[in-house]
Amino acid sequence: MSETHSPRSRSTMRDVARMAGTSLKTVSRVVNDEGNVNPELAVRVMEAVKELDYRPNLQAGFLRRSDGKTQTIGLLVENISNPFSSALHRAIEDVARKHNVIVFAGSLDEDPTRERELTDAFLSRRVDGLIIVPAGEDHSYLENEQETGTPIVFLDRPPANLKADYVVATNFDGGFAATMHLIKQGHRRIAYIGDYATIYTGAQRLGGYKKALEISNIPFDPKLVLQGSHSSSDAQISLSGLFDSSNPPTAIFASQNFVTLGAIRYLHNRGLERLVALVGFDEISEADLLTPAITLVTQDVATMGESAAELLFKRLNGYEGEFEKKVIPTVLTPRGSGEIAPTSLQR
Amino acid sequence: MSETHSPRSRSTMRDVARMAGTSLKTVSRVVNDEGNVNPELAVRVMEAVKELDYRPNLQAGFLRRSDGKTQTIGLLVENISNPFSSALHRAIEDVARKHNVIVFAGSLDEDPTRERELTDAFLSRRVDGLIIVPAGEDHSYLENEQETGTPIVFLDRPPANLKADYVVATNFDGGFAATMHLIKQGHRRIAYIGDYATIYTGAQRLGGYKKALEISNIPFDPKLVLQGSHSSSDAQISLSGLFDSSNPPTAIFASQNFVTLGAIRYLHNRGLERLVALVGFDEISEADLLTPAITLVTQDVATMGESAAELLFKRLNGYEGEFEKKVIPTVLTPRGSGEIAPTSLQR
DNA sequence: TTGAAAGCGCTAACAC
DNA sequence: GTGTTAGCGCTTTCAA
Repeated sequence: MSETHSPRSRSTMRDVARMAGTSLKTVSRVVNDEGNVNPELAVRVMEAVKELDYRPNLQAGFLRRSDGKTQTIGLLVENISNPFSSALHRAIEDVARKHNVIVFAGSLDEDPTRERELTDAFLSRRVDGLIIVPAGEDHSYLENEQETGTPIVFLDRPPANLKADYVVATNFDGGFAATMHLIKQGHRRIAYIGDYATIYTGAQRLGGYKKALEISNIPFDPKLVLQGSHSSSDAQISLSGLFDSSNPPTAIFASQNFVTLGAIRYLHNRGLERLVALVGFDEISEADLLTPAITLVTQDVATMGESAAELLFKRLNGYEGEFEKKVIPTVLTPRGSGEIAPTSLQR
Repeated sequence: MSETHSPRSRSTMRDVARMAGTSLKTVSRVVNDEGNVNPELAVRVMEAVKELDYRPNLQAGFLRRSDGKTQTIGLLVENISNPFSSALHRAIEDVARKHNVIVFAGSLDEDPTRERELTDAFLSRRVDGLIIVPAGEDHSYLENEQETGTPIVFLDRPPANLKADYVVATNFDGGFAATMHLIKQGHRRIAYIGDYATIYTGAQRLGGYKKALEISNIPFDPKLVLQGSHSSSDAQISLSGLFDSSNPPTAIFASQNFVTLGAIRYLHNRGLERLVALVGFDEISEADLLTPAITLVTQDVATMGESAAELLFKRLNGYEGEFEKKVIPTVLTPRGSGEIAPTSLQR
């Protein structure tokens, strides 16, 4: 009855028991639907629960419970607001939801320190498992955690110095397909533009690019490889340097979504969008609306997220077999920008 | 030494104490940096921590700790993979991170039932606070939780039947500005196309649209109002019906991002993009690259998320003043599509 | 500076 | 069916 300004305290199982005139354990049985409770008593308990607005403290239960599960998982991605990351997140959420599990999510911004801090924050709160799009290049620090019963699945990029389940797309093949597509249109001076050189996916896509040149007997020209763009504007600046050179490329393979947008912006600003061929990597929501429409190599992001979550829950449900590697195919969709024939821009 | 297949158990503070030859409490002091520990003993403890790869169980600590904080908040949005939601998420994450707090996130898909389930899941795990982009129309069920010390901030839409802090954009003004902009170009038959009619933001934007017509002495024509589109393709279908009618509009106000994309697609497919004016609401990443570029009313999503998080942490830090309402302005940026003069499409 | 004891809210184990 | 007791891993309290 006393109405102080400080918040009322939350009611506990004990309060419910007192109000219903029974014991703690009986309340526990009713709340957890264990059965073996006299229906009338159960009704009294449920009334007390309602009356006191009782909400079980799962944290406390997890502490004692034999399986020790918190019904919680942690997701670490590059940047939660990037469409690739958030599509993964949604796919994972949907699987987790079926298992009555909720998801912590955080952004790493390609920072290995942040990766360790966040895994630590999640693990200290005893998440049941972790799905990681890694930023770091050494995951041995997770070994003990893994052995101690916390499954960890790597997504988009494989683990380093650690054996674990992982899911990746066919990045090499995608880069190869993109480049071959341009070569088939007659291009021989094809620029590659990508994110930080250290990122696994970029390295793979660049590998595919090189392979395509090689089997087509086109000499590899390092001047045509622009790495280190982490935003649309970085990409525009890099391209501008390249196109101002004496021997500009006739086509561009942009190996990531932001970089592809940068390339589109650069070409539009210079009025080159119908003269220079472009194949991008990753989804761009308005690819079909641009003029010309953008030829893209895309990943099945939903399947990637779903597969990772399924691998995780398989382990959570007791599976103890060999670690698995799932490879999700990429697809090239011609839409116009990739089908432009070579035009010399030399003066 | 015994290597069984079942996972090793995690080491606890007690294990560390035993190894370091001291008591539980001393380990606690070292781990929590409380000071008043003999430096040599502290070193022994830290060595044991390392050796055993000890990781404190924050859950257990929170149970006993006087403030009862889990350093955890919950975020409920419409759909975590939608760019608006994920931009909010990122802004909130950044504020939370400064406070050493991690974020649970989940999607409601405009489903009030899901709203209750998820708040329940978060609350049962004792999040310190909640930020909600609500799907439901009655939030009185949260009143007890709020009184019991869990701050709740509403975002993008106000709470119903509950007093709480909230952050919204100037949706009405944005809708008004968009419509006035079209009227100033000479349009009098302006279509409104939006999401579910029940969504607060849509209703506000529609209100602004009506107001603009009213003060311009343009009669309101309900046939020009298309609601219920929840995807790009829904919007295309609705518009197609309207434009096939005997007296089609000369301009469109699309009140949401997916709907705007649908409108763009519709106009492009029909070759009408230079004949029918269009003003959209919300950010579209390639608005500047389309032909014509898209005139948009945009919200400052990052500021919205940040403000909501700041309101939450202010309460978490003990503030007990009146509930606040923060209103974040919207901005109209003319880019081309909104500056097309009326063209009669009647035959 | 250190440690022993109590207890957070709950479930497990075992009585009655 | 029902209740009692112990204890999950930690922090708090208080005594030494």
